[in-house]
Amino acid sequence: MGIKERKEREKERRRQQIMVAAKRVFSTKGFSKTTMEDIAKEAELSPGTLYLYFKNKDELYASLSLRILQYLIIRLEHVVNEKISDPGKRIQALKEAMFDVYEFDPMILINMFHLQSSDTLKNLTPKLLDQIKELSKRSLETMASIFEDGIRNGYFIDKNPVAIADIVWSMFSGVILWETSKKIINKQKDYVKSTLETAFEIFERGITRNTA
Amino acid sequence: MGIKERKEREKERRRQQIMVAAKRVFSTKGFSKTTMEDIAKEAELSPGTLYLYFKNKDELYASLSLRILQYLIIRLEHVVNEKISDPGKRIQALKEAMFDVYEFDPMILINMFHLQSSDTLKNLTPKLLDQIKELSKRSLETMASIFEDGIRNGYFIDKNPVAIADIVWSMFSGVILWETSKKIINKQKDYVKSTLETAFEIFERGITRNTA
Amino acid sequence: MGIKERKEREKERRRQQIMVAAKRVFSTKGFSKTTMEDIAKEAELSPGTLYLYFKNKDELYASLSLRILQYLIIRLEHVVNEKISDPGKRIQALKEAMFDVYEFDPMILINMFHLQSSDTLKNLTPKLLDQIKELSKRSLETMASIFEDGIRNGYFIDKNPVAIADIVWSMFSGVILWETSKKIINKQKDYVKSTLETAFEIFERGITRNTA
Amino acid sequence: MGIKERKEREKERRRQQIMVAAKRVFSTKGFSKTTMEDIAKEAELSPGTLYLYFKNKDELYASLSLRILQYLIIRLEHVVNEKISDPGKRIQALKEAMFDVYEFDPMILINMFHLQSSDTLKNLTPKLLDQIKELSKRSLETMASIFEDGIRNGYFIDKNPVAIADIVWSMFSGVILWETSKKIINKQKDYVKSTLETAFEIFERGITRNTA
DNA sequence: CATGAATGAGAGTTCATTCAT
DNA sequence: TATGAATGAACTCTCATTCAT
Repeated sequence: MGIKERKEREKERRRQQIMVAAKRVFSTKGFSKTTMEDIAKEAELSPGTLYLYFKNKDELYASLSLRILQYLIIRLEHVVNEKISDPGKRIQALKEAMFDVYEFDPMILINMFHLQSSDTLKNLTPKLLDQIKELSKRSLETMASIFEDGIRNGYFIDKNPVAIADIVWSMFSGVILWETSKKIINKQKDYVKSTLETAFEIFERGITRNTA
Repeated sequence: MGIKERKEREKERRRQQIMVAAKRVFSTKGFSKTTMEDIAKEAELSPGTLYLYFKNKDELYASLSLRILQYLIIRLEHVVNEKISDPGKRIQALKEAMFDVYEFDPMILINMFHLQSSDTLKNLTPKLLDQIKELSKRSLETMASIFEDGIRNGYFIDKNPVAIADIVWSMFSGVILWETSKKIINKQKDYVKSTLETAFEIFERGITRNTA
Repeated sequence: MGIKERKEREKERRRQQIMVAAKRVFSTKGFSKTTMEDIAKEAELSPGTLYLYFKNKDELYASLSLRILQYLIIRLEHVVNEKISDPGKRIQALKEAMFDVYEFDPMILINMFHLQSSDTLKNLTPKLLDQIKELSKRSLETMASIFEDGIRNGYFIDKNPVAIADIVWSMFSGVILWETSKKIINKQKDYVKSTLETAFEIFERGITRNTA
Repeated sequence: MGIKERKEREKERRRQQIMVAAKRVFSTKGFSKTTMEDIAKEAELSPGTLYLYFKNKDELYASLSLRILQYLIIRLEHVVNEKISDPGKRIQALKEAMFDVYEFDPMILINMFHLQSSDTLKNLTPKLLDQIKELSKRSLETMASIFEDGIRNGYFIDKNPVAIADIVWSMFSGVILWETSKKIINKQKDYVKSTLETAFEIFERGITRNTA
């Protein structure tokens, strides 16, 4: 019993070690230019070993998204559980949570956005794909629950809360991708934070009922 | 002379022929899994011929974006030139223009969004990169000019019009990427149109001054 | 009659035009890195036209050797015909002739040396190969005749004159290849001339009988 | 440890195995017509494996030269160390050493001569290029030291010993290239040995002071 | 005779993945 | 479990050559 558990824990630790290494390399070189050997070197393991823990490169790549999605959920649930009564403040808290997620690991988050609607998705183990779907769903539902409250209170306009959550998520990913893109192309300053700020402000005004 | 012009036209037609083929294949197989030979076969040409018209795979890929950006600009400038006085109606027109662009060629638009902030950008001919930058800039500026008017009239809230344009663009790309992603993952219905609809509605509310 | 001749002449002029262009490009980029298109551009012709005058790239390349061999023969025969009686002076004249040939076009001469014993030779038209053989033979024989005289006079040691000619030729090509090589590798000064000078001096001493 | 050493040895053996195969194929087909796949097949390995041991085709090719240069140095140093007092006999020993090197592997030696002053040199790893330069330098210096002795003793004429060494090397390579060339073109007998014999004889006479 | 667009075979090289140790 | 050498399919891209005009 104890032995089995320890093995389990060690296996999990090894997985983490590889993911940390992968994250570093993917962040530096981008997905397609990263080789399994790069990752193996970074993890101080041999290429073959990676395959003991991950089915293939895509799977390893996608696994990274899981972690950030998990972190997102934690932060979102925290916002929900804080039980802030003022819906405006809740939106603020939501914004902060999302920005934290971005700052937690910008590259991985961007990679995850790229993962969306790319061929990579089709090569994943059903199991992994399910996990991603499940986590995405929970994130969106958690977000939606915030809006649901506000709608029920008559504070927000009456729209499908899931649709609103989709829009927030879209806006969030859109701003990050676009601002990062501009930063790279034009070698300009990083406007992610300020643009997100404005975007959320407009969004909040947009869903808040006019209290005559 | 007639001869020169005809050659010119034929050359352009060939380019188009290749781009059409490329579009089809990229859409089906995704960028990284598409080989130049695939495209050549689709275009009923030999692989070598592609290189007479496009420097390399990346360049061919990116060229597809140019066309849609050009179409976007045409539509946006049309909105500006229509001289609609009601800012709310202008936002509606903007929304319709963007949705038209999406419908013009969804896959290519999505590919273009993917192009943003990917390594591919770094491999392009400076010339092509400049073209893309230039077209992007013009699109955004055109959009911004719409908001500028509304702000000057006191109809929209006082935010940097370029930042607002960035947000609209982000929202647009974010919604399309995310809804497409959901569609693929969950094999569900296509909500792009309805989500864009709601997003624009919220956005409009968000930037419109409360007229007490 | 006149027409035919003019055509002939024009054809020959075109050949020369191509060879001049080819020489320039081969000299700059080296044989394997030179493309037929490079040469066509330099000659202000289209690639296809080159094939009207030369069977293929190898053939064009080898043709260049013909010209320099012809020039060599002219110079050598001149030395023979000058009827210098002093064999020592004839060796000096020989040396000068060869150095002139080197200076006439170093790159082409070097390329010709490379041509020797390489695969290129095997791809040539029998006709061209015969021409090269013939010219080489004549060069060597001309050289040999110089030594023959000296041997007959008892001025030179009694060795097969053809063998001596082979040695002079080998020494000549060896020095040029090796000094050029050193120049490239070590980016050092050009010692071709001074080394040839010394080599000929030693050679002359070596074949001259000790006149007790 | 034993294991590490064995691995080391096996790795070296693999390198040798590849070089032997490469030598065979290069000799048969010539450098440019030899493909990496040819070599891989000859070595009974896969193409990819070659790249584990050699950076690229040029590098593999050039590596072959290293071995023969090393052999040359060994033979030359042996001549120097024999401490033969008679300079004439030393020249004989030198000649024999060089002829041995030729016989050790004629094709590779010829390839090495071709390598000199060809574009291939420019594509090599700096490291490999340095090795070649270093070995060449040592060979020439060792040769030069033989002449230096003779000059100091007043036995040889007073010329820069390094220049003399260059001339010997040039003569050696020149004779081999030229005789091989003649052999191929005219399908005649192999005169390398006898021509080298005569060349050295003339050379010896040429640098030896007349002892009145 | 001249063109130059098109060809298409084939090259060198990479790298995710496997498997004997 | 971990290794890392070996694999070999697959890739992009080049270029000598052809041929319809």
